[in-house]
Amino acid sequence: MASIKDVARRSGVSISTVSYVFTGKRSVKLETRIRVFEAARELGYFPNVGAQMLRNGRTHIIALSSPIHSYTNFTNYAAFFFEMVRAAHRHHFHVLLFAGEDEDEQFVRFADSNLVDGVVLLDVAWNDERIQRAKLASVPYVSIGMPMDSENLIAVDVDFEEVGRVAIDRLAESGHKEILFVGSDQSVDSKSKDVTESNYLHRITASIQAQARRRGITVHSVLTKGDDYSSVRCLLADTFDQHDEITGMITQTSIEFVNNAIGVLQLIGRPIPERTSIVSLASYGKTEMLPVQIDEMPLLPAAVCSKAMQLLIGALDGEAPRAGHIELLHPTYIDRGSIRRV
Amino acid sequence: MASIKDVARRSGVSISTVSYVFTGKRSVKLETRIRVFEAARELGYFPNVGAQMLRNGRTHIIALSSPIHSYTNFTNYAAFFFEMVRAAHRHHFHVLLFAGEDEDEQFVRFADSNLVDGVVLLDVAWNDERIQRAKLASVPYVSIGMPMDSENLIAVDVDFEEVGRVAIDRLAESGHKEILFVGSDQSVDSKSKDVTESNYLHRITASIQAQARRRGITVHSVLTKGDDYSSVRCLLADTFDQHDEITGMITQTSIEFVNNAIGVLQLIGRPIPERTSIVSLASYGKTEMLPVQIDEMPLLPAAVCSKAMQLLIGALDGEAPRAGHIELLHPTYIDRGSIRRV
DNA sequence: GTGAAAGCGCTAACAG
DNA sequence: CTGTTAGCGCTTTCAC
Repeated sequence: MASIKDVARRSGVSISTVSYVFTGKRSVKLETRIRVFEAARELGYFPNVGAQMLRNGRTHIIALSSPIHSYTNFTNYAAFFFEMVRAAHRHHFHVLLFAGEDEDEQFVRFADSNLVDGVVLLDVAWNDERIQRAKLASVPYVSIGMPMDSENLIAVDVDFEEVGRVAIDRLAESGHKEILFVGSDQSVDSKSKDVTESNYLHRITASIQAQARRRGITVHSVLTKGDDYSSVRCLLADTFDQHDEITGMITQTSIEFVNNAIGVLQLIGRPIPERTSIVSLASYGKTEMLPVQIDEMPLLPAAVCSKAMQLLIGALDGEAPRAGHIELLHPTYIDRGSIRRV
Repeated sequence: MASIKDVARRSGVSISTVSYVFTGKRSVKLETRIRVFEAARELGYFPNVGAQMLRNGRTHIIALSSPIHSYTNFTNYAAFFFEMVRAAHRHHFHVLLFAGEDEDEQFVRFADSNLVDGVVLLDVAWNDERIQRAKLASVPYVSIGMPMDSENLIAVDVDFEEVGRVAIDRLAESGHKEILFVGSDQSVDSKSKDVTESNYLHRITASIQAQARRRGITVHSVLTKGDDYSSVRCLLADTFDQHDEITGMITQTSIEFVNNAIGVLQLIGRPIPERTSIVSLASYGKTEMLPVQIDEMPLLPAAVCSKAMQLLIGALDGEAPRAGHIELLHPTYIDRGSIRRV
């Protein structure tokens, strides 16, 4: 494995010059620079990251902490992985993946060993154990998702309070009075006895209820365990049977649920959008490929991850305050005409 | 950040002793050992990985190269991520994630920079560009999936030839003569002009055809683009309309497809398993939660990743030959009674 | 059972 | 515009 010394010798310059050629932190005569690059190429030289880490005290690696819950939606998760990697690469950072049930113990081992410059917490639950550690850690943490105890924390997320509010407003403005809210059931993590809801369902639900009360609207809430056709049929058939008065629907579910709901509602004589108005919240996936165009307020993994990375870099550079920064992203409402005046 | 020096000073021993206490490569008096650990704990000391890398020439990090194709199934993908992380952690390795479309260029930058001790290639296509690089690289590569050019390569995968063979055999032995094969459409990657099929569909298809010919069975092949209810209904209704003689079905699709197929077949008067026999290949997901129990030959992400890690470690330790090792894992047939005698 | 010291590859301060 | 050199934190050989 060729080292900087070899390159220096071969190109007839000193090692510091080679270093400066590669870091670009000092101007080097073009001719020399070319000779150095040439030599490096010939020798197959790459700077040794270990040495750089040691010297610079920076690894340019972030940890992505991704616990698996019973309700974890892998599709959404993968989207965040990919977007996080993209965001990190844009800033020349690498991503170390920590995932799974045993995630916790692994975590302890590395978090302070200077392997990573910072940590991004994915899928932060309403009361997440990791938050305690975040506050004691020697490297900056950024939480994606807002936990209950968000004091003194760097966190990014879509503003789900606003999501709920806007969803209700849209339906209310079109005259809907009786609304069905369907959330995916993820109330209890199999492992812990605590209620560790994924934070955004919690926040959306609360904000929907509050806004509905404010506008004098009735919200019927149900949770769904399965997103397959027959589960959806049972759920919706039952609900609309008991509550014929429902005209609008808000879903916070997988895209499969929505897809099946389209079919079921058609079947029970309440087609979207003619007889049922609908908006899908916190969705991710190829929504535009559904047989019926559906309004949505999507998850924004790209925006969230990008912002998370920004905040992390800021904390590393000491530009931003190292803690206590909560950034709520403005949600997007995509109007596809699935809400009709009633 | 406390260093080994600080620990040495505080515990009144030399730095080499501290080092030996942590590596365990030399016996140290119990009393001393305790003093060292105590001091380390008090100072919050963790060995600096950068320095260890520099010194040992090993980073204990592997790269996981995960390109995104148009047909990428995120659920399956995430499963491999998680299993790979688990397998790596078992061997005290970390996992650096490389994912996305721009994956390639990123890849070049790091692959030889001593950041990783080895590379695992995920979702290797039938003719995958990454294979060339694998052969020239200075660190060992392990391919998950078999590319066309598998010469001189370390690769692990389920034996999909056997999967196809067994599926046909099972149906044949129950007297089925006319079989429908449904594959997920992933024939062409949107980005490249080449046909870059995910390798296993290619291999399953070929082996099914061959075995069917051998046993005098007719296989009708179709590809599916959508796995949602209406797509599935169209596809199956059409197919069974034209080929009333079909009694058996082999799917290599998402679990959603299978779920919808159960409903559709019921609807068109060909319920599983009474009138239609079925086996699902290369599946991953909560198959046992389907409304009808379905035979399957699942993907084995845990086994595959575990074996990949083993081979990688072998290559690193120079125990195994550094190249040319192809390991095909024996598939499992899970019999749930969805194949009936005809 | 323990310590002293060389050196891994790199960066950057200092010197020219 | 370029070179010399100290030192980052660790492991390991050699010496006791």
